[in-house]
Amino acid sequence: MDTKNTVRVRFAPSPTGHLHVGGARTALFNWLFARHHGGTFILRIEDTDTGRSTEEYIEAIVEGMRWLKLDWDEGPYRQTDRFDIYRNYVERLLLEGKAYRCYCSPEELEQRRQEALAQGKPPKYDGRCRNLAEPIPDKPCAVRFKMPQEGATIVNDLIKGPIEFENNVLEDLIILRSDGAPTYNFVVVVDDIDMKITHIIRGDDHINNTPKQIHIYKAFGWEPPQFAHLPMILGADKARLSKRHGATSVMAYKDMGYLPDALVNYLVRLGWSCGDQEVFTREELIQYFSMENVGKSAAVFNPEKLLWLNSQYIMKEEARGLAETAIPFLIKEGIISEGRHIDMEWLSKAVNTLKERSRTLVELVSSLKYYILEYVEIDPKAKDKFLKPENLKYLSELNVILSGLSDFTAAELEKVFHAFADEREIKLGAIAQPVRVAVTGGTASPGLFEVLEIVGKDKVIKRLSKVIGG
RNA sequence: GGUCCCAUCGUCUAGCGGUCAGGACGUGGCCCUCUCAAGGCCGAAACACGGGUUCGAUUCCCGUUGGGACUACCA
Repeated sequence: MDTKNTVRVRFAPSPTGHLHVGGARTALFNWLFARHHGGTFILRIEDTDTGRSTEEYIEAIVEGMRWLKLDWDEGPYRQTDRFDIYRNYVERLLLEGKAYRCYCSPEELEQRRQEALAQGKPPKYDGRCRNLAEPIPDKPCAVRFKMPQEGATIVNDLIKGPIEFENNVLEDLIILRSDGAPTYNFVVVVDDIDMKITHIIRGDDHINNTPKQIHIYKAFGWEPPQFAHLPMILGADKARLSKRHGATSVMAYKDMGYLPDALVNYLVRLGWSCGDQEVFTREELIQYFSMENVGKSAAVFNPEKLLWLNSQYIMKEEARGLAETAIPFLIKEGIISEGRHIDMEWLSKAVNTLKERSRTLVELVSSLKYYILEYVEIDPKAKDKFLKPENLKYLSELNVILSGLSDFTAAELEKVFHAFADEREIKLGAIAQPVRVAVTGGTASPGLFEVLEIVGKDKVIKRLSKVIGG
C-alpha cells in the first residue's frame, strides 16, 4: 500500500478539560504516524457539546500541544463552525428514509432507561418512533439514525485485529438533538470523510462506537477509514487515569519542571516499543514509529519512570538552554526578580554542575539558590552535625587563608584544601563537609571546589564568616 | 445486566512453537568518592488458572478467573 503523502490523521479532543496525558498520548501517536508517513496531521476541536465546551479549554489544549511540540498541519477546525454541513447530511438521511424524527422527550427516555436497567434488561431505545407515518407538527423532536438490526459488523482494527459486533445490540442513536445540534457519533463520521481522514487513531474507549459509525458511513455510501484503537492509560489502581491519581494535565508537568521531550518519550513508551531502546530523539521516534509495535493492553502510568527519563533529558540538555528554561522558575521562586539582569554564561556554569543531580527543573532551581543568593538558610540537622565548635575552629583558619587567595578557581582551591587537611592530619572530608554546609546550607551538592569557584570568593567569605561568627 | 477489549517481574515492555524467558524504572548489595548525584558491576523479581492442538507451548485454540471500557438529546 502506498501511504506516502496520502496519510491524513487527526487528533480530535473535546474542549471539556485540559489536555491530559491520555489525550496527549493519542495526539502523539497520530502525530508520529503522520510524520513517519509524510502525511498530514489535523487538529479538530469536537465542541458539539456546547454546554460543556469552553474557549478556555480550547486554548489550554492548543497550549499543551504547542508545549509538547506536536505541530499540526491543518486546523484547529471547530465543529461548531460546521453545523450547517451536518444538518444537510441529516436532511439527506431523513429524505432517504435512513433516519427518522423521534418525539420522545429526554425525560421519558431516561425513565424507560432506568426501568430497563432495574429489570436487568439492556437499556436500548425501543424504536417506538421508527415507523411513525407522519411528522407531528410543532412538537420538538430529535433525529435518530436507523441502525440495521440484522447481521454483524466487523471492525478490522490495526491494533486489536478483527472485532465482531452483532448488529442487534446497536440502537437507533440520536444524530441531531432537539435543539438542532448534531451529536458526536454522527459528526465524527461526516468530518472524517469531509477531511479525507485515512486512519482513525484514538483511544480504545471508542471501540464500541466504531460499528455504529461504520453503519453511518455505509448509509452514505462511504468507505470507512482504517481504525487503530490505542489501549488506555491507567492509574496505579488500574482504573482509568483521572485526577484522583494526581497530576494528569500536561501543563501541570511543565509546572513541575518536566521537559516536553521527556514527557513525550515517556508517553510513547506506554504502549509502544522498539526492541530494548528506552530513550529516543524525536527523529528516531518518527523514523521508527510503526503501528505494528503498538501493544494491545492498557498501561499503568508510572511517575517514577517519567522522573528518571526527565533526569536523563536534563543531563543531556545543553546547560545554556536549561538555564534559559530555568529562568521562569527562578522568578516564580523569588530567587531572581523579574527585570534583573543575570549573567547567563555564569548561570550556565552553575546549571552545568547541577544537571546530573536534578531530576526536574524545580529541583535544579532549588539548588541554584546557593549559587545565586547572598546568604543561605542552613539546615539545622546539617548544622548540628557539621558546624560543631571544633569544625568552626578549622573554618575560621580556612577563612583567613581563603581571604588571601587571589586565584579562586576550583583547581587552586583543591590544592589549598588538601594542603590544609594534610598539615592538620585530618581527612579532606573533615573540612569539606563543614564548608559545604556553610556555603550551600546542606550536606549534598556538586563538587565542593567547583561550587566555591562559581559562588565566588566574595560570597564564600561572607557565608563562612557568618557561620563562624554566629 | 448487555456488548467489547485486555492478561510476561511491583511497573513499562521484548518475545511472534524449541530462549538459562531479555531490557528499562523502582528495589537490595558492592565499586568509585569531599557530600549528593552520575556511572560501573552483581542480585532478588514474571509467563493468572484449567483444558486442548503439537514431538514440544509464554507463544496457537477454547473455557475459567481477574482487570478495564462502553452502554446519554457527553465526547
